[in-house]
Amino acid sequence: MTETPRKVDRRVQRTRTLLRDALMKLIVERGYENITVQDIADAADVARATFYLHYKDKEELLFQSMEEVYDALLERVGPVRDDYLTQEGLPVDVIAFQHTAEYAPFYRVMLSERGAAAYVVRLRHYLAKVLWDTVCQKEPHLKGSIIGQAVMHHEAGALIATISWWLENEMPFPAEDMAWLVHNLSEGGVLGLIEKAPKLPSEG
Amino acid sequence: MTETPRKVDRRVQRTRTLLRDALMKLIVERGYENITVQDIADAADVARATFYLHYKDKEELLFQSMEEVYDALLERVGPVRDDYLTQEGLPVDVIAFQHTAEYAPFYRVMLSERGAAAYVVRLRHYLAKVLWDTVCQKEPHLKGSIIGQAVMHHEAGALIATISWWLENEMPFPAEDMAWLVHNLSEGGVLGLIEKAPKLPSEG
DNA sequence: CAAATTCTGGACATCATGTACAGAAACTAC
DNA sequence: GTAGTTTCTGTACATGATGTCCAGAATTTG
Repeated sequence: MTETPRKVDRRVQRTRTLLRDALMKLIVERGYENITVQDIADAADVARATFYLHYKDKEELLFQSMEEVYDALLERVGPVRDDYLTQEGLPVDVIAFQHTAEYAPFYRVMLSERGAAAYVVRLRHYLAKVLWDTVCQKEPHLKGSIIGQAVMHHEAGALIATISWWLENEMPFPAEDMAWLVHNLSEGGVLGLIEKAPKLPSEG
Repeated sequence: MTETPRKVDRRVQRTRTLLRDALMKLIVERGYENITVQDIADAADVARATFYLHYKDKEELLFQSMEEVYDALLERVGPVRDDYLTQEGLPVDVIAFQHTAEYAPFYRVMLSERGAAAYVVRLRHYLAKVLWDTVCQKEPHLKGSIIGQAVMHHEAGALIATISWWLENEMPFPAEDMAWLVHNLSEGGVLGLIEKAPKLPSEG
């Protein structure tokens, strides 16, 4: 994706990292909306003008950081096998909950009332796409299915909501149990549904 | 709840309605975040100072309006029967999608990147509670189940996400079909799950 | 070292917020 | 209708955030 020409000035790299870390820290401390660009610059120990040299606003900083984190995560997990397990034999749901636990303070805010609407929407779209790609890899004949897309968003929203509930309730169960729960609630999924009824009622 | 002493000055009622309508209109026009209190006052043809006489900020106005709308909806639908249908014999999912369709322009914004995080979170909690109350009414023995709560949030999140997808894709199917889809994806739900496995793996 | 790039810190115009207040307007009760 | 109360208005003000600009200092690259 970001084919950086390998020529990134060290100052630039440093500044961006400082700003990203500062944003993450501040989100946890005071919620996304209550952060100003000045706050971020201060926390990063950087001039406010420098911030605008790199990002249009804090939202752009958030989204770029978001992309970095998820690209790295996807990279680390590697391709998903045909049995829907990772290379290490872990269900993808478990990965999701483990990742959440790792950054719990961050997600606890971002998925709460103090988070950002755009973030959650993008997360859902991102998840839905990853899920869909995974399913279509194994069942290529589903590629064009519009209902399949709807089902993926259904699953993605369900997962995010369950994660939110988990965080809101001090994570009363381990990640593996939560993954098990979500997995069992989604049993069937697109495949089960399409097998059961390949068309919606109004489609005959 | 709001035991208004029936002594609401007509001016107050009028102002509040004007402000509420103005907010709704502006949300559709330019997204929630881009609205200022001045905008709302202007659109409502009311002095800005008057706004602050009634609400702390636009968020308070939004939430009060939200409560009004959903209380009215719940009132109109009436109690849910033991077969999970409304008094008119409609599945609750259908009500949800019909209501969405009625206020489509509003939800299209509020459930998008231009919406409000707090709104969606509250909506999920509201839905989860309504669902849980409905289930517990029929199956009182589930009352204390912590997993039951998780499942309700799972379902609520799934419903909201499916609605979001529906709106984002120009509502390609009628409300009834969408309700059918969601219903079939949730088959089993808490009941099915608890029957299948009353305890999480780690609980023995 | 020299040239190029980035960072700094201060300034500036603009705009939104929240509060205050005095007078005008509208409402309620009688 | 009038009196008394409450609400609305218009304006003003202090505060703080935004986005842009610039000249000089600092750092990096070759």
